[in-house]
Amino acid sequence: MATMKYSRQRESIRDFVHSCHEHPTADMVYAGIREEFPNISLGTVYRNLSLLVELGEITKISTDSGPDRFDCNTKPHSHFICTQCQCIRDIELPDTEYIEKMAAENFDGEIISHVTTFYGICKDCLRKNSFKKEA
Amino acid sequence: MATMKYSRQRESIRDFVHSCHEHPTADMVYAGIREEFPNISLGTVYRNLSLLVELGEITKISTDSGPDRFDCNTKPHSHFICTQCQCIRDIELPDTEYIEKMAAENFDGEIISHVTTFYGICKDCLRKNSFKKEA
DNA sequence: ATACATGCAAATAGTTTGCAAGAAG
DNA sequence: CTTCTTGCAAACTATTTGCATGTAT
Repeated sequence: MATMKYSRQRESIRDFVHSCHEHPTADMVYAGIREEFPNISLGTVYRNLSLLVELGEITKISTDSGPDRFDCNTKPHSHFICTQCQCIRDIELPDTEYIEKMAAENFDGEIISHVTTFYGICKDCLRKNSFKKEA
Repeated sequence: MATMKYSRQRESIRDFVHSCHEHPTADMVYAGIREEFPNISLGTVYRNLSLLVELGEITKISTDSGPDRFDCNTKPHSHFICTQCQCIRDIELPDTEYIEKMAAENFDGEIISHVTTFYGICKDCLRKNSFKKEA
């Protein structure tokens, strides 16, 4: 990593992600930034998003299918992914450290980190589904 | 899902995955099957792998970067992914159910499943690294 | 002035799909 | 003979990269 210069585009991308709580995709960021910088390219968005991830200012969430998502919350936490609408919500879990210790007990090798992701149906989809059944 | 016909290719793909304990990628399966069916196409491999996943005979593992991997072990277990060589190892964890209960307590919505993945350096890479340092 | 950042377009990786021909029931 | 499966190639999605130009320091 060489020295970094200021860029208005990067500033705007950082602000967008930090104020967006929907765990946006690169495309969503692109669409958002285009309102301010109509000529910005998707390549620039991708380049800056990975840069911000490297700097630890945002976080990348890989999903099973579909594009990566980005998270302004850099504190340790888990994610819930709705299998119906693909929305992602944060979940706070108390004391998740000991899971690594438990795993380490039956494992040869050095465990450095772990990620837990939950799947299910979000509140909004549950509500929509119950409307459908009533009809 | 309509009725399914027998195919020698599918049979071979199933056998290959069930006897391969390295969590192969679609490409690795393709390469393996080609020894028996030199004309098989990658499309057929992909089609059959997803079919076998749907049938619950094998499991798909999505990774942060790089291709999906396939697992003959359909019993609930976790994975360790080596961030150096990308190898995947199974990890057995006792009682992982209560994590979902814990998560459900602070969450509006229906949690149906969860996946925990561990990251670190596998035994083999640790050994290789220590050789390098000595040199 | 120099080095980093941008926009654009082309390239890449992984996977999916349409279609005509082939095999299974 | 009808339906499912195959091989092939083209399409597609998400992301990365090369390069000439632009901007920050």
